[in-house]
Amino acid sequence: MTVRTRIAPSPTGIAHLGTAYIAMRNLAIARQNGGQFVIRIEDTDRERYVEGAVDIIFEAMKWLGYPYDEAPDISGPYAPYTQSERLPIYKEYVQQLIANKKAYYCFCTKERLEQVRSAALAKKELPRYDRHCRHLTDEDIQKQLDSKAPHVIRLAVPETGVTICQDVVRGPVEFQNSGIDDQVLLKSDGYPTYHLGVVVDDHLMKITHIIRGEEWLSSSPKHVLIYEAFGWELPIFAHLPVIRNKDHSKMSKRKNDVSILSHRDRGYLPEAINNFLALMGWSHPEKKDIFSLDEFLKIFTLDRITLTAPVYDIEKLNWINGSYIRSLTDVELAERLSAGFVPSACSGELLASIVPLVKERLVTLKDFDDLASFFYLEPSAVEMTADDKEYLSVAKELLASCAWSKEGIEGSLIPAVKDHGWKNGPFFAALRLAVTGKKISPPLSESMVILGREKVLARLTLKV
RNA sequence: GGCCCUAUCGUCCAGUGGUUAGGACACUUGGUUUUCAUCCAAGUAACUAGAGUUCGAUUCUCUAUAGGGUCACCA
Repeated sequence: MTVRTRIAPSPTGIAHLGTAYIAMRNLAIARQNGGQFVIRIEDTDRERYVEGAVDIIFEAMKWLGYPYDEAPDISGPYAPYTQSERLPIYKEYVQQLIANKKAYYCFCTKERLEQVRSAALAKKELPRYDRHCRHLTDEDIQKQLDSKAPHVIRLAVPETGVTICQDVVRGPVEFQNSGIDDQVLLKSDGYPTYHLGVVVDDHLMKITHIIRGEEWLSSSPKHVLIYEAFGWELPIFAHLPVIRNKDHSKMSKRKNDVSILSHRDRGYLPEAINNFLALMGWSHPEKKDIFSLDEFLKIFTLDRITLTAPVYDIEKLNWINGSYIRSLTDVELAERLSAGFVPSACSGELLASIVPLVKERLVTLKDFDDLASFFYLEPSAVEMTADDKEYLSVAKELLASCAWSKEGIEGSLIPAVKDHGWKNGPFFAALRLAVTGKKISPPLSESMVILGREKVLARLTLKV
């Protein structure tokens, strides 16, 4: 049997880092087995639907370099891959369940449901549906249907017994059926709930491995029950630990930047994001810290998964990102920077000459402008002390005539500093401040060489 | 609160029925460096608690505790 995995994101506005974390693991399992990796859009909640959100998901997947085999934008043998386009399918299958008494019509109003709920809460019982409509007579049902009464369809959960979810990373997880609610399968608007949609589609799309976040573990018995109600073979389940905020709650946009694309915009490399995500809840068998997505896809295994939920640590991501930036060639780095991180005032030629000076100083691509702006913008005025001015006038004179190279500049300035009985520290600090407008800068001599004699002297003249 | 999951340095991960419990990030210190950064070296820092099994438990079992997830006509 061909291994098929999937991710099933909802178009709610952002492509989530958690989706990438799950996606790369699904991709790996599919690839290793010569199977397919599918993206299915679960857009059955019309109230939360956000225009354009689907494209953002594809854009994020492409930026991260996850090749998918079937999806709404490229179609495939089990199309459509968007749930809102599959409504007749769910209706058809849910009828099958009704015919077999595995599901039933429920005509309860929202108001009645709310009453049942608050009554249960008041008695400190768990709020759940009281199964009021479960034993309606066929006659009653027909009458309600004839009068076009709004209704949902619910799963008839067995009242006794145990449902076991076989999870490959956790082992069997048992749930008492008596604790499971009669879940709504089909909403009154005709859309399926997640539970129906996910099971029907995973079955129809021949998904063999359901690798998803731990937040689904509690609802997995419902899914198992639905599979059993249909008489379908169960897929393999793997519930992975969710990534958390620093305060250990489930990672959320309230407390973290969870958007994949905003990481791109903040100057993170896809390689770094992938490497960082790979290290969440999993470790390289050879204990490597830095490795490519390609390598990950080849060697990822479910048995090395850690069950403890990891914390998103920006410091670690920063280190990984810097490490990838440093591993790029100068030409590659210039290309990456050109994708929106270099102001128009900086020409391609200038960029090429600056890159070697800033490469080992960049944590993110976005740091470039901060570090290099003095190359293409005049630094703002800074206060100079009397000592500084004395240093600068000497420097100016020497720089006017020395050979214009790192060696020429240093060979001229350093002996002069010594001759005056000065120290290198304060002398170069003043020069740096005058030339770059900053106390901290890329290597000064090289920077001046790039800047050109004319500009350097002009900046010194202003200060003296 | 019910149900479910989890428990090794601050963080991410190794690891074992007998180890000086290992690495990385971060942090501290030192070296290189005209600044910063890089690079190099060193250092601080952890097996949640109790009981049981065992000659011996961080490791296996149970309980407690803690953290998390989930309890919708949201996914």
